[in-house]
Amino acid sequence: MPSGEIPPIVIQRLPLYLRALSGLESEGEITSQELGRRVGISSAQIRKDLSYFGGFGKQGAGYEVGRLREKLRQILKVDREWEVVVVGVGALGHAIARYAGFNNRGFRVVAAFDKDPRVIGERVGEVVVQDVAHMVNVIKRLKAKVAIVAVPTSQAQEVADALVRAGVRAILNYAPTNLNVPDGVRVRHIDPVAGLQSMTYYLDSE
Amino acid sequence: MPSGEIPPIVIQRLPLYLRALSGLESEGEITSQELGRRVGISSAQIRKDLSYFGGFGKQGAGYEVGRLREKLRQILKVDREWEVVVVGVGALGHAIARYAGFNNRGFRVVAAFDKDPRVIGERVGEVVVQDVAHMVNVIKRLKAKVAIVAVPTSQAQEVADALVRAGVRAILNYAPTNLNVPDGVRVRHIDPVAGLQSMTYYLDSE
DNA sequence: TAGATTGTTAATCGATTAACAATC
DNA sequence: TAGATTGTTAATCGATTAACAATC
Repeated sequence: MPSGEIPPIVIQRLPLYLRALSGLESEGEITSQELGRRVGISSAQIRKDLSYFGGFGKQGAGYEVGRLREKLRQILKVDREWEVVVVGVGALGHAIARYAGFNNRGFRVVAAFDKDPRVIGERVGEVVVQDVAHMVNVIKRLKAKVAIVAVPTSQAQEVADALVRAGVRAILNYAPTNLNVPDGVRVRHIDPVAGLQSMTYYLDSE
Repeated sequence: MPSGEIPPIVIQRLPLYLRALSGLESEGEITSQELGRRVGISSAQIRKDLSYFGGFGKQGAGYEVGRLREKLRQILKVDREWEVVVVGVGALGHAIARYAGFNNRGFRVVAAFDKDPRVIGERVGEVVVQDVAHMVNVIKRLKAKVAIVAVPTSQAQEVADALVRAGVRAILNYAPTNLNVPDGVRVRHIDPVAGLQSMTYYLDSE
């Protein structure tokens, strides 16, 4: 299985393929055309993307659903469970920590941190909120590599710095701001308002 | 001001520029290089993106922060307040309906819908949750063009169909599934797990 | 004027699509 | 075998970057 030379944009599409396959029966086959229709991507694109990892289709038939799903899980390394920590347990952090959608997709929330004494000690989902002052040590002990940031914008960068110091290598950032991190650490941004703003551009002005 | 022929990827970057400018004093100037540093994009890219809409920089000096911010708000049509409806008021929908981050960025939640009788009637943020059975009529009356979908995957497509019938033209979808909509309707997806999965690819196995 | 940065063109780079031989 | 779809190459398309004349 290759790595490194795969275009990042291909890697970002694989979760969409996996997501579409997860809603299907494991038995039977699916063609690149049908999968493309389901994810809104051309069949040529899908065949090309998958071919980076070797051929797991059958000419004339398509791809075995169960087999392709397992392959994608292996490639994305979600054939295991990654321990995730959540930083910031306001309304949004609450929803994240309790979000059932992580299960079965490779992730489990194992710790949550906040600095507000009114939240510390509270049980949220499977975990009890801890003082952010202990965050770096706790994460080091857990050896968690994945974190979700849901603190106010003003604190996002310092939280990110602390996470990096603690050994975190993948950050999902809900704060509407860019984060500077060293090489080897990855960041993805979730900004619903940016998504909305890129759509209003196309709307008629009333 | 042109439109139509602007690459969609340019439109998707404008909110990031606007976001970065919003954290700055209105007075004074910013160079494409400094703005690029803040959003993590090359200065050439920023100058090229902005030039699609005419030159609002000053050679030798940079861009006036306040002026550029206003221009971007006009281009993205967020120099007004769009009325947004939220469909699905579970844990996630709750957080969305109460999210303060919409204010000042062009959006205001004006209605929320759910089918669960235990949630209908409950006050969330500024609104009272209504029965989804009334959704299409209420949206038509409000003339809302923007909606946020936070229902379970199994109901996402039928909710989207109803939103389109009600006249909604921009959908922000939190359900981890693709949505099929007719031309003229736009969809953006928020899938935190897909974001996480595209990062674990790069992590060492254990 | 001298210095600096924009706006824009041309060159480069990368991603998508089309097409078809290979093959199940 | 006949029919269908993959895997892959080449062509096309689009996006980013480099470079510099224009100009504040």
